Amino acid sequence: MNDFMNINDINLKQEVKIVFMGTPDFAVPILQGLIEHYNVRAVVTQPDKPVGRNGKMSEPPIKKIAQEHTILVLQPPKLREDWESIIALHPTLIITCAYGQLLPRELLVYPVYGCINVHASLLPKLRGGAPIHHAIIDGHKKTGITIMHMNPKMDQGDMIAQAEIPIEDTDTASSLHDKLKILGRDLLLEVLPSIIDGTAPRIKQEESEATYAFNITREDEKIDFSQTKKQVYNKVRGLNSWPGAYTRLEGKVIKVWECYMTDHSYPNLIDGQITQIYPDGIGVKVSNGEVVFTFIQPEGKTKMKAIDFVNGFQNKESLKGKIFEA
RNA sequence: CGCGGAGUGGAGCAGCUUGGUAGCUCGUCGGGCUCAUAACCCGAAGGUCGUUGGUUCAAAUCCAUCCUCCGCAA
Repeated sequence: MNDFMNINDINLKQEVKIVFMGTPDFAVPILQGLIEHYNVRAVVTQPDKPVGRNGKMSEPPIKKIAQEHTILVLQPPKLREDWESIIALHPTLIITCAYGQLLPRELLVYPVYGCINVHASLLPKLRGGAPIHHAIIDGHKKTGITIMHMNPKMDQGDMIAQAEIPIEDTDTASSLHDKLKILGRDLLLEVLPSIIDGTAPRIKQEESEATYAFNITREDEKIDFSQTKKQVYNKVRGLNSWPGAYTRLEGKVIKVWECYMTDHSYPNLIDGQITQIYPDGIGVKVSNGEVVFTFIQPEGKTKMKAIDFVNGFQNKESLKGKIFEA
């Protein structure tokens, strides 16, 4: 802290006026890391939204962090119309992470050090809003973080750096999310000096290899039992712990939070049909075998072990042969 | 006032319509059987039925109120 190099370094960082734009929990470590090492002039996040059954207003996690550090918070409903208030802060660097709105061209061209995005995939794979979920659902073996320059198109700007991590068979969207948000913070802090001093590379994305990971829809959450057991398993863990994969039993929504695959096969049963009740769950026939639901959530109920759900029935055997179908 | 479901021993449920001694499947504990077991048999503990008030001879059950949890929709 006392030698000249470090002091110069700190001064350089102080000159960089960062505006951070992000919204959900995923962006929190990144904002915290920036606050710790740089001069964050303001935070831009999505407006508070009514959430839940009572319409309580909820603040984005990022807003809470910013307020704890008494950093100015802006919440423009439409950035395309309100971008001038951000220009007025004269940022020299804009960093975004899961902000939720595309940046208008006026903002993209303003900061001298550019507009940098932290994206949770290995671009050009999985461009879009739900890269973590889709990485698991699509059965990828690895994923990672890409630090990139932004352009007017979603996740298509030139790349600066990437870091990858393996996706374990036991990973869920939640566990992967937690790993990636730390990785994202670390990689950003690592490359930021090179961005500021102009030595960072600009790597074009290979357009022909691009894939997309759009936001999860209700349809995406539905379990398709005509898929393979691996696909069903991936969907269940890829949507855990939010928003959850679901199916229906006799018209009632059942969310499936955890399941595992077996080596049994039931060529005579229908896809989605209950094969048998195991000591730890409910066996269900899928195209190429069987999965066992172990942790579920019936409509209107809290999450419970599948076996507890089974114990609620007067006649457990009557469950056998029933069919899950969305 | 967005729609809806639910609060009953440690867990998941039934009972509520047609008020009248708290039940089922599990778990736990003890014992038995077995080479053995997530199996089977016998037995036990454990609940002021979410809160408060009301109706009644009598309320888990009917009425009102409040609290809490959750699904859908946004």
